[in-house]
Amino acid sequence: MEQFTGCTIQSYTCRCFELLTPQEKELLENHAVTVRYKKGEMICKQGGLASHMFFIEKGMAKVFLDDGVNSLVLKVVVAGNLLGLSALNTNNQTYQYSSKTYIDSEIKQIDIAFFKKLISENSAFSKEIITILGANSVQMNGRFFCFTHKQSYGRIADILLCLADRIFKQREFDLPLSRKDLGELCGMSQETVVRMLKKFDEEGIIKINGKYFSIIDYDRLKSISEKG
Amino acid sequence: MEQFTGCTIQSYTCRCFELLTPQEKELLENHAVTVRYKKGEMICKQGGLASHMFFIEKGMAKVFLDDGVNSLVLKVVVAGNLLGLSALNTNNQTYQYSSKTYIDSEIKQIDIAFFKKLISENSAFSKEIITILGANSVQMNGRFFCFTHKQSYGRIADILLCLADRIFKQREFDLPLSRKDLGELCGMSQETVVRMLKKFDEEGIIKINGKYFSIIDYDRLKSISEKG
DNA sequence: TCTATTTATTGATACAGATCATTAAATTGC
DNA sequence: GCAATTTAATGATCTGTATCAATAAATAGA
Repeated sequence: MEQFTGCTIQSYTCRCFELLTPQEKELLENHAVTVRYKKGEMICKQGGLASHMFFIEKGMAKVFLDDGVNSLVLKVVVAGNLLGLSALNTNNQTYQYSSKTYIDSEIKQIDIAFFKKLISENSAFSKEIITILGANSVQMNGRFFCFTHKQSYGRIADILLCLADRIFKQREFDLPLSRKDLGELCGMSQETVVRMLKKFDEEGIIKINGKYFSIIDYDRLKSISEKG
Repeated sequence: MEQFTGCTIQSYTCRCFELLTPQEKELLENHAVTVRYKKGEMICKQGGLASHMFFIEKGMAKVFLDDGVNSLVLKVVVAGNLLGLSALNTNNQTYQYSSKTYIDSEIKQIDIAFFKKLISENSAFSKEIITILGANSVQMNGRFFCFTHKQSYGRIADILLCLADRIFKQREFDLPLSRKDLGELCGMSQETVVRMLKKFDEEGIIKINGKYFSIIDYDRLKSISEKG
């Protein structure tokens, strides 16, 4: 039976701009600017007017919802991905979520009207956008499933695997997130994060030194992730 | 500050077929059949080959994930809505979720290759699909937020309001779902559903008689939904 | 370099809601 | 119309994880 993971990292590297004609590519440059963001800066704000699509060129950001009391990280977006697609909804001129950089990043801001024009005029491009939206919703659904049916150690295992496999692409990494960030990412309190990590460390599944993580027993972690 | 609801009912009535040319509409009829489903029948199965898009003409269905142990209802789809859009992902030829009817339904099955052709050839149509996908993801995100940050009574209140406002369009209705179905819909055990409903009944917020529900104090329910 | 502030860790406590067990009520099938 | 089965209701118990509280460690600022 199918397994779901709470992995939040956009697995799909967007190749939509390759599908543009040379003219369109040129026009794109006239309707876009690349902006440098410092760690922790807001990229877009839930409820704010949606003026741009974003394309992450370098860096890493979180996309999250916030009702003033609680926060839910929907996904993590890394280089090579678009951000803000759900604002393409023609009925809705505002961003439906907020986004903040986790680390210093370079992000291309693309005028949303121009982006919509590309969609209208280039069917390969719009098809690609549909594919991305579909893949994204599948991923979000998996994450939703994990959050509602896995316990905290399963979700932490998910995230650790996800970080190792998809972001750092190695089993040791220096994580630029606080325990609080990790908690939000896994949908639990920071205290629970600390306790779970400690337990994994004590059992020899991982080795932690501050923000330096080493995955020792990958298979065990995988099994914890799967069994929830 | 923005509020999120766990409402799962597709609020967006799909008008994508209105955007087709007369020829396309005719072709559509050659690539689609309308099928009658009985209550509880499977419309599509997670992991199965995605051969069709579905359009609900009459009835009501749930879209859900299942890993063999647990089940998560992602959304409820009613007449006027498309089902299966995330299978448009070109990399993925399989359904990423299952769907079952809640009541007897009539559903149009549209050949997926033809559907993709429409997307390629009619930009107004593909734009509409993008809008629907975006709106859907916004709705799913709201539901995700509620499931992770609201307590059970808040989620039950959400669903009751959602049923009254969006499905039955009145404050008294005969609900064709079991307590177990309701539990899956709200992400809690059936026992908890029963207890919460009883409490709402005792407090005079709603009146229950078997499967017949009356919302007495709408505002109170709204406030419970908002405060979580 | 030293202080101030933020972040991480650990412990104690509380509670929402799952699970298990049982009985009651409602459907279904013959 | 009656037995068989499913669904609903209620109670008792148990547990995962949040929350609160208090240090400890690390980082940043002057």
